Amino acid sequence: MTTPLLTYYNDLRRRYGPQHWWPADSPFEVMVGAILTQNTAWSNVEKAVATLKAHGLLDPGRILETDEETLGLAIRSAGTFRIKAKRLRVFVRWYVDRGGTPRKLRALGLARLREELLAISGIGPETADSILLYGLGLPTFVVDRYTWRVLTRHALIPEDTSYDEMKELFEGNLERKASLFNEYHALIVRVGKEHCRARARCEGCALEGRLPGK
DNA sequence: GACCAGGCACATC
DNA sequence: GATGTGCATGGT
Repeated sequence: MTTPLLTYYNDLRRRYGPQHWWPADSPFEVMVGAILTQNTAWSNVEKAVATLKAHGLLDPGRILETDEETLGLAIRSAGTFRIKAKRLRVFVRWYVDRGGTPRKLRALGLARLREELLAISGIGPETADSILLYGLGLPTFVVDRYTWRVLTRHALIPEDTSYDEMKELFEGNLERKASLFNEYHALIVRVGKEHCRARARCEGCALEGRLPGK
């Protein structure tokens, strides 16, 4: 069965090709990156991750034994570094307590993991879903600023649509498959960066007329 | 020198 | 419940 959202996905996929998300060497690096990228340009996160690696700090045990000030220094380029140093340590505490490996975490199940992540201070819905989808390969859709922007610029949803409503829109109309959710969100970020940036309706955009519901 | 970036928590009304 | 504000670096 072909839904409008799937048609849109196929259009984007043909237009841009595979996005290869999440760019990282390990699931743990994805999770760290998910926290570091909050309200921050990805290029700044890359520098912070490189610094962590250079100091051997991209490791759960090492992060827990490193004080927040030192950790903050290493991730300084990612911005809001004092807050993120704290958030990193709180998250890693949980990560280790839940087994300390992606395999053991996955055994807890998507619903429970998401609930526990959201209960952690510093982890909101987008960060939680990024950790689950891109870090653990679990089928949960990641909604972000770009998702809202693309959908509203093309008048596909009202401006006051919530995170959960957008998430449900995708999950309810697509096959629940991590690989599909992975690529779709990455493509939305891609098209969101290239188009739909202006505050006005995205008229004349190459995707106009090829969107769901139009 | 503004404005934004792969958000979130907290205060205030 | 919804609206506003602090966090902070680095690129455009």
